This record gives sequence, C-alpha cells and structure tokens, in this order.
Amino acid sequence: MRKEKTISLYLEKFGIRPSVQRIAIAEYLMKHRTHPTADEIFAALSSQIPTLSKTTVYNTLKLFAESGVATMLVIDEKNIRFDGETKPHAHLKCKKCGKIMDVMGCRLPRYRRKDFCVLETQVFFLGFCEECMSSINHNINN
Amino acid sequence: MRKEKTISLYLEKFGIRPSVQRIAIAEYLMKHRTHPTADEIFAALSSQIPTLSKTTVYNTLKLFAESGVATMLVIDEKNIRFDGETKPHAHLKCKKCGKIMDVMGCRLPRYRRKDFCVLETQVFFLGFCEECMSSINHNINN
DNA sequence: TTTAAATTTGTAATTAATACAAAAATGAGG
DNA sequence: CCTCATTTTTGTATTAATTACAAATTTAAA
Repeated sequence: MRKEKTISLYLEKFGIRPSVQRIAIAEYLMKHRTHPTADEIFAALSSQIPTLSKTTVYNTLKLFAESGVATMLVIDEKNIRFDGETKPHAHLKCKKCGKIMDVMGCRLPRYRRKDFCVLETQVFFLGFCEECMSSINHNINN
Repeated sequence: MRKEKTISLYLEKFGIRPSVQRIAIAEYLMKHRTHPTADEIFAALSSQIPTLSKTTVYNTLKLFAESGVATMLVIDEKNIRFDGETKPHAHLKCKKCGKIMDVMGCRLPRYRRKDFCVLETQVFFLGFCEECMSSINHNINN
C-alpha cells in the first residue's frame, strides 16, 4: 500500500525504524483522533496483527512520545492517552463521559522564567459535553 | 489549637464535617505546596495519627476534590496529585525530576463554545527545572 | 550463510487506586 | 447517662494499568 510507505518515511524522519507494528500503531493514531489509550490501540489492532503484544504497544507509544511522533496526554486519571497530532493545541475533556476533544483554534499561553526551561505547554478545558449536559438536565427534571 | 479551629470552620463552609483525619489532611495540603500524592500525605501523617488508614486519605482527598477544598491534579503519569490552592493557576512540571511548581502570575486562556460547558481550565508548562538543566549540561560535558 | 543487533512477545511483578464490610466514633433524643 | 441511627474510619482483598525481563523472532549487514 502507498499509505504504509508514507508512514514509513514519516517514522524514519524521526529516527524510528519502521516495522509492521510501528506502522500500524502510527497509522491508527493518525486516523483516529480519539486520543486512545494503549489498551484501546491494542484491542483495535490485534485482529489485524494477531501476534501483537500489549508490551509492544506500550513500548512503541513510549518511543513515539520520546521521539516526537506522538504526544503523551496525562489528562485522564485512569489511563495515559496518546495524540498523533503533534502541533500544539488545547484539549476539552468531559468530566462525565471522559471524552477528549481537540481545540485547534485557541492560542496557548506563553510563560518565561530564568530558572525553568519550558519545552511544552498543555491546556485542558474540563467541563461537560453537549450530550452529558442534556442528560444532566434530564435527571434534574425527574 | 487555634489553627485546627480555623481549618474546622473552613471545612464546614464546604459542607464537610471536620474530623481529626480531615483536619490533618487539609492542614497538610495548606502547609505543603508540593502537590503531594495520597501516599505522601499518608506517610507524612501516619506518625501523627498512627491509626490512619490509606483508604481514609484516598476517601478524604476525593471528598475534598468534589467539594472544592482541593483540586485534583492529573499531571503525573504515576500518581494523582492534590493541590490545596483552589484559586485558578498554572503549573510547571519538570520532565526530569517530576517536581511540580505553582505559577500564580500567568493569565489562563478562555474558551467558549456552544456545545461544551467549560468549568475548569488547567495549564501545564513542561520542561526542565534549574537543577535538572545544570545536571544535563554536566552530563553533556562528560 | 552467519552473526550481531534490534524488535517483538509473553509472563510475571509492581503498584496506585478502589470495593467492601467490619469497627469505631459521633450526635441527637429520651 | 444510655440508646440507636448515622457517619466516618479502618484493614483487607481486589482490580487494573504499566513495567521488568528474558526468551524468541526478525532484520540487516558482512
């Protein structure tokens, strides 16, 4: 496939040797903008790659995060999530259903100080999504 | 002690009945601006309250977070941290030593959209603190 | 084809957090 | 001062995400 070739080249740009597993995980991250957990990625890919191991998924995601292919999102108290979009952007998180959404059009704050070297800025807006908001209203009326 | 009285009244304002354990945990959070984990709080208080149980610490911190006495900080991939300062403010986190520091003088971004109700905004600046930066420089020179 | 290095896999271990039920403390009424 | 219901605390057992580690497999180069 042409797509695999593209992802291979992309990974190589970050100094990562492409493998079937790494390509599949990278492709999953790019196609699904759901900020998946390692477990979700494992579940989604294990039919496609039956021998896939959960450890490989963990190792690969760690490698991706360290080399800049993906971002590690520490936003959910249960699991670590991963984001294939590496351009800086903010996130929305629903406090009820846990859904995480991208916010591309919001300028991130800047901060400088001499005794700290800022490399990355993360902005999370926590609240209620539309569906959960209406279900809360419904409950109040009962 | 007078301090306990003050903390009692503070907890009651949030609808929380004061108990020896709750007062001690609230006091710890106010005195120590280190964004401690449940385990750190447990370790620090168990000499003062020998019968203290880790479950109580977890329960109390959850109660505090739900009622607004403290903020739950999901910033570290290992543990949840808690912050007794509830005024909105940003945080710095060192990627090397894991230290978390407050940033009081940085305006948080605002974001509105009709299909989401923002209740809370979290801003994290990740990077290297002064000590870790100099240790990295030192390693490069070796 | 051989061999070393890199990658993947599976299992076991670790550990933060939660569930749950018993024990203890608290507070109101009598 | 008792009694009883409610709240809070405690300890143990469980859950589940992540990591450690070593064996197996794959890859790439000589």
